[in-house]
Amino acid sequence: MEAHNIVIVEDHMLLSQAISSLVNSFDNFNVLYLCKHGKELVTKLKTPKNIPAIVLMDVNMPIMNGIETTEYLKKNYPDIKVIALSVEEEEDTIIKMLKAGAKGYLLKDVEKSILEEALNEVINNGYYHTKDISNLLINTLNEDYKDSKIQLKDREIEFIKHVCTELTYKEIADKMFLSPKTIDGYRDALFFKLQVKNRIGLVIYAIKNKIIKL
Amino acid sequence: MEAHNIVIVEDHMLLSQAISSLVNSFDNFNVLYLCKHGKELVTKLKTPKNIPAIVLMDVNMPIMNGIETTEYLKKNYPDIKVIALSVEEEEDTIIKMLKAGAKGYLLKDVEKSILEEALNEVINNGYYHTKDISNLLINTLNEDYKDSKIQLKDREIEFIKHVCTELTYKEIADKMFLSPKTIDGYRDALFFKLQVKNRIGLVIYAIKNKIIKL
DNA sequence: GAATAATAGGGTGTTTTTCCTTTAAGACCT
DNA sequence: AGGTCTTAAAGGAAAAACACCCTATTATTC
Repeated sequence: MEAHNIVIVEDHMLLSQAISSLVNSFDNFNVLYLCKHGKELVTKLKTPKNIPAIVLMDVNMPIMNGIETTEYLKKNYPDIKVIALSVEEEEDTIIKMLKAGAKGYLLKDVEKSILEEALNEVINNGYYHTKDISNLLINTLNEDYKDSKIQLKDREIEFIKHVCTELTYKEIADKMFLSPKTIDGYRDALFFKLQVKNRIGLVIYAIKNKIIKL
Repeated sequence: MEAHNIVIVEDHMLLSQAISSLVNSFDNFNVLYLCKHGKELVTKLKTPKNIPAIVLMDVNMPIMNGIETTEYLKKNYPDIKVIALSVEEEEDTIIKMLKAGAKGYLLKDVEKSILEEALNEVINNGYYHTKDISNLLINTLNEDYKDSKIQLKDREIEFIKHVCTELTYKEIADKMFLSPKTIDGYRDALFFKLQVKNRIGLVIYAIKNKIIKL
């Protein structure tokens, strides 16, 4: 049995080199090369001998992140299996990665043996998921994902971004070319939708749900 | 020359195992054991043969974090050299770790070769710092650290935490057993200190400066 | 004894929030 | 083509909360 080639895409060099030596210690796997981000991988893949069986992909990277990169691979190199590797435990992120085509999602606190198991499973069965991730996905389905995640309209998002500044509602109205009264309407609708009682509640919601970044 | 013993304290098992195999690949270093957090290390050290030359210490850990653990080592095992290992680039954190007695501070995106260099330097010279960290420290000194970082009093921090909730000022006054008028005072003092215009400004400040966590 | 910090009050204008109503434009249905 | 529904956009009025003045009492500290 010949060794399967692995590529690691991860911006923290220490981690990627460390994982690399870990993977090389497994019997039937071999690290081809390391990339710091998706862009670097895309360039590398242009050379046919650089095409691996599996990519171990970090989700959060500069320049071209894990989700974009995985989507690119799905389109252009459908035979490459992607295993996501992340500290992110947020449902949203995990689901995006899986939708993008990842065959597995490992949290960075998994043990060496699980990594090896995951690599083997992906080669043999095409996918691998820890119980954690499976449970999370089931929960997600149960709570009717699309509905549970409150969907805000474009104009509401624009409004809520202004809410997170020191502008008064009157000033927000000016910026959005609307009457202050209309702004009242947006505000009250959001208070109800998001179950908050005042502007502070909106700000906290916006930050928790990453509508604004700090 | 016999190999120096290393202990790795890091909550993400994949990373710690990976770093472990990296360190073991260096000629004159040997990993004694791994710990998931400071508490585990403290217990381990009670057995004399478990005392290493160097501890590679993550900063952010559950139960007993890198800063606390490093302080403990400085007091009880002053001969153990600590090298901090973190993704955190914040001045504050770095300074706290160095004050606690760390002999080096590596960002997790360093390369394998730098890690080896750091280990050797710490054994031979007693300390190691990358240019990044040195520069950062110099900047810190230049900008007169103590003044630049606005210092909030305990009671102000307590207040600002309440500000980031949906409570009214009247309700905050009740919770803090103060008159609403005193609360006005706290608020206005913070408006001035932090150069903000209203409550939203306080909330944004609190989140940016990690006075509250979300 | 003077300076400082924490606490608190009086008065006032502005902003936010709530409640209730209205108009105009599009979508949908038959 | 006409009737019905929905939604975005607004208005009036009033109460609650917020923000901004300026002053006063204590206790601590120097």
